[in-house]
Amino acid sequence: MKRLLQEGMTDQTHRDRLLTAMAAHVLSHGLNDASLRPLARAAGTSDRMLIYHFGSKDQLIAALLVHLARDFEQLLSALMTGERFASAEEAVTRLVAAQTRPEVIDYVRVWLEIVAAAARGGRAHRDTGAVILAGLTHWLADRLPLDTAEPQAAARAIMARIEGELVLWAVSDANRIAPPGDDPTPSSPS
Amino acid sequence: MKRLLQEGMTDQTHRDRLLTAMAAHVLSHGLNDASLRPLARAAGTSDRMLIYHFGSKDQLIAALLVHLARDFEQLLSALMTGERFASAEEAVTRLVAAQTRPEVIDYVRVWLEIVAAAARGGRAHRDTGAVILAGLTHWLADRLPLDTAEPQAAARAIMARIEGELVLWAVSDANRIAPPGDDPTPSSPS
DNA sequence: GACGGTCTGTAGCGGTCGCTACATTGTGCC
DNA sequence: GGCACAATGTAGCGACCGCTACAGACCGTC
Repeated sequence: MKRLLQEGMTDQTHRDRLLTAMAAHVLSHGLNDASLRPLARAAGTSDRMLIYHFGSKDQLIAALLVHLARDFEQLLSALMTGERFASAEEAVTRLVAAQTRPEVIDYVRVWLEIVAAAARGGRAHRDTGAVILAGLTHWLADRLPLDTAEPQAAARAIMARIEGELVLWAVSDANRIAPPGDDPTPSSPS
Repeated sequence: MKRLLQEGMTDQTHRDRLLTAMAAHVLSHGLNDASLRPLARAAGTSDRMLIYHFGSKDQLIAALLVHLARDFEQLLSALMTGERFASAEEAVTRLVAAQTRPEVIDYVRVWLEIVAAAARGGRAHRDTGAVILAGLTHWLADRLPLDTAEPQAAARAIMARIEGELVLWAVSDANRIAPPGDDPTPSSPS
């Protein structure tokens, strides 16, 4: 198969296949230990080739964040079928419920990692986070009751409540799906 | 200088001094690259001694989280002087304002890292996060208007809104240092 | 002065990190 | 066929990781 290469565009298909495999790895293992060699193993290639395809680890992570963001939005909007919400309360309840479903929860975990990195100043993370948040807010504004005054502002407020519920979920209901290796109780500090 | 050792208590003071120095380092550099050697450098000792005093890195981090939690609560409650809030709205506004102050913001950054780690399943992080959150919620419940029905539930809801606002802050306003001209409050672009 | 604890410095272990050098293979084009 | 170049494998770099071995310094007790 032949390929027209121009101006740094290497191989869209192969690149996407790599990204999909790496995204799966990140979803189950987290962003923090997303090092080149494990990612390469997950994608069936070598760290050498990842650098070849993406230029550097930073660029790889940036591409990975974009990929994850798209998947997350598609997954979430596929879960929320098309009617309007009856109220802000309903939007909060249903969106939190959707995001704590097993097939979405890993994206939320990564999302929280992105948030933390964004707060710490990571440019790529903040950019991706802003895009995701803006997309969700816009999507939500379009589904608020028709009589909503200032739907954008209302949607932003609802998003804040949702994100807050996710934070609370993270530190309290740490119900994990089935991670094989949990800590076998290291000795407790004083 | 000599030191009286009693009751198996090795050296509370020295330990605390180390923790304070390391906490400062974590506050400015983040939890993710809190490796032994940089922490030791920040505390004026060696990685060898950190392991000696804390047993392992995990136990060190756990102790560090407790230390940071205490500092955070003290700092925050010192900022919010003692009257009751007039309304939930005021509580949200004032607590978000307090937590985005320069002297508190680093704690929020670390807090978001703790949240992300807790969501990923980190035991120590989840425990510390739960303690911090419970403490804040209780503190807040005691300052809600006297006619509040179910102050604990109300406080929880307010905490969710606050945490949500912090998440939104992280991906939008955090650390705007100098990127090319964009306005700091993009409430509704387009 | 010898002993047995607490504390500390030096050196190093095996391993992983992001990344690179170099050589080789495959492929399209003339 | 012969060339240019993308794609890939192997090997390795220097730095850092958590942690340990070992030897000593310090100190109260006898």
